[in-house]
Order: sequence, then structure tokens, then C-alpha cells
Amino acid sequence: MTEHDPPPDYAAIRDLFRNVGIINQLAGAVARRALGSSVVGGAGMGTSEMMVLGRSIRMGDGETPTRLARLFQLSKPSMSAIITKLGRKGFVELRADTGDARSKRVYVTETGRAAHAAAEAQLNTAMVRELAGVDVAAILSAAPGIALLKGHMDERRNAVDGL
Amino acid sequence: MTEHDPPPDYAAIRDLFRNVGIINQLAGAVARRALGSSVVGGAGMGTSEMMVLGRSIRMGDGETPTRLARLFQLSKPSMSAIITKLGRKGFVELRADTGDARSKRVYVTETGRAAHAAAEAQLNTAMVRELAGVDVAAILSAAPGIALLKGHMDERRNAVDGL
DNA sequence: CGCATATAGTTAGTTAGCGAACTAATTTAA
DNA sequence: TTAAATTAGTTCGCTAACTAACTATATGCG
Repeated sequence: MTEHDPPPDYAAIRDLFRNVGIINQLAGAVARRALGSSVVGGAGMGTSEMMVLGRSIRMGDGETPTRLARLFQLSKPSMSAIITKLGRKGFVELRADTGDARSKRVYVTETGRAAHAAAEAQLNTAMVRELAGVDVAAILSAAPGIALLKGHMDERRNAVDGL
Repeated sequence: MTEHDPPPDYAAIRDLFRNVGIINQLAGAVARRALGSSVVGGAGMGTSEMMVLGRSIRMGDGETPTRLARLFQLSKPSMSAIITKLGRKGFVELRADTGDARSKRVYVTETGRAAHAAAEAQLNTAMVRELAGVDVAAILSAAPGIALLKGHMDERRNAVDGL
């Protein structure tokens, strides 16, 4: 905290943030198009739904909506909406938490797992197509700095909000 | 284009995109808070308005809304809305294009320049506060890779949409 | 010329996110 | 032990983006 800040390079930092914003937007568009339709359960899947499904499959399901909201830095109402959509498609199931009647637990159904696998294949295909002809290693060289920045902002935000 | 793609590291790339998304979201929240109120003309300014104003001041005004939309990779209606807001605050002025009656030109007013300067100062302050205690150089090491990725996706999108 | 096509900007309607405020359940502490 | 404070999830209303479709002007070609 208490540091002798050297004059920060505003322009370079602003550029970085702006490029991050543009990448995010373009990547979102690509992902949306890839997921837009034709996923197993019919009707397609939003990128946020995909993220939640993926995390629940890879890291284990049974999380509460609030915990998922924090994990993805989304507000509780947003996560609530995402889970509702996943539920309507039959991709997740909400069960009551035995022992805390306020809480719910999110479980991925078999249908959900299949839909996620199909969607992930489409995403990977789109990603390969999107990155065709680019120096992937050069791009991945940005990963440590980006991870650092993300970690720092995460912490700060959590500090401000009191987790 | 025609390349023997080595097996791409899906997980690392997905991680990068996800971190980019989270940074974007958190940075947006910080910027929104910084610009939220108390800018010259009263009532605050959105981050997109700020971007348009900044570009028009730094690189020269008199662009058409459509060209600005393309520059920022926003849809025409979105840019239209941004310009309308800037106009209502008196930060920009729209003049007819002599020679093409369909077209308009966006000029930044003196008020707009003052508002932009004030807002930029607030943004820089917020940025310094946000990045306090972090290794800025390490973060900026991500800039080249990010710029490369952004450039690549820009090109691809323009190729797809036919500019 | 005059019609087909393309471009500039706007309008209408949708969507995904947010914050504020609410209800219900739990925990803390007087 | 009961009142106050906290936590989980939802509802409401807002904002800023999007796409699709429209109007008006420009351009290109038969």
C-alpha cells in the first residue's frame, strides 16, 4: 500500500485496458455465435451459462448460487438468472441444502453434461478457427501479466466489498 | 492462413480469455464509479462516452458516427446513442456533411474538452489507486501479447464483416 | 434517364448485466 | 431467550449493448 509510486505510464496502461475491452467484446461475439444455437437440449446456451456449467463439471457441483456468483464476480441476481435458465433447459437441478434452509445447491444433470460437452467442442472449434494463423505462443506470453492483474483486481474488489 | 496448427493449449487460452473478461468487468466497474458523477457539465459520463470524446480530441474530430462505430467495434445504434448523450450534455456538436446529406460529422465543443480533461484526471486517479501496490511493469509485460491478439481479432472481424 | 443496390443514421425490441430493496432463515449477543 | 444483525436468494427497475428493420440519400449500370 504505502509505496513510492514511480510515475505510472498512463497511456500504456490505458491502452492495455482498452485492448482488453476490445478483445473481450470480440471474443464474446465469437463465443456467442458458436453457442448461439444447435446445442443438445435445443435453443443454444449463453456464454455465462457455459461458464457455470463448465466450472460445476470440472471442479465439482453442489455449490450454492452465491458462491458461484462470487467465483465469477457476478452479482447474485445475475447468477440467479443464469441458474434459472440452466434449470429451465434441464441442465442443472437445484436441491435444498439440508441444514441451511436458506441455501440451495446446484447440481449438473446428465443432460447438462452432454450439452456442455457438445458446446465445448463447438467453442474449441471456433477458437481454433479464430486463432488460425496467429502466433499462439506470443499471445500466451501475456498470460502471466494478465493473471497477475486479474488477481490483484480480484483481491481489491473483495477487499472493498468485504468479500 | 494455411498452417499446420500444433495442438493448441485450449485450457491456457480459455484461462486467458476468462481473465480478460474478469479484468474488463472489474475495470469497467472502477471506471464507472470514477466517472459516475461530478464531471463538469454535471451528471457524470459513461465510459463509452469518454472513449469517443478522448479519441475525437486526441486524433481529431469531425468523424462520422458510422466511422466511430467501426473504430470502437460498436454497432451503429450504440454509437448513435452515445453521441446523442454527448450532444445532450453539450460535449459534442453534430453538423451536416456538406456534400453527403446522409452523413453527419461529430465535433467536440469547448465544454466537451473541459469535461474530458476533468474526467480523465479522475480516471487517472482511480487507476493509480486501483494499481497501488502492484508490479506495474509485470502487468505491462502483457501488453505486447494482448496488442497482438487484439490486432488479430480486429482483422478477422473486419474480414468477416467486409470492413 | 431510371431502377437496383449500397450506405448513413434512426427506431423498435431484446438481452445480460447491475444495484436497491425485499423475505426468509440463521447467527450473535445483551 | 429474545432482539439485532447477517446471509441466501429473489424481484424490480435501470442501463448499455445488440440485431433487425426502416427511411432517406447516393451511386452504378442497363
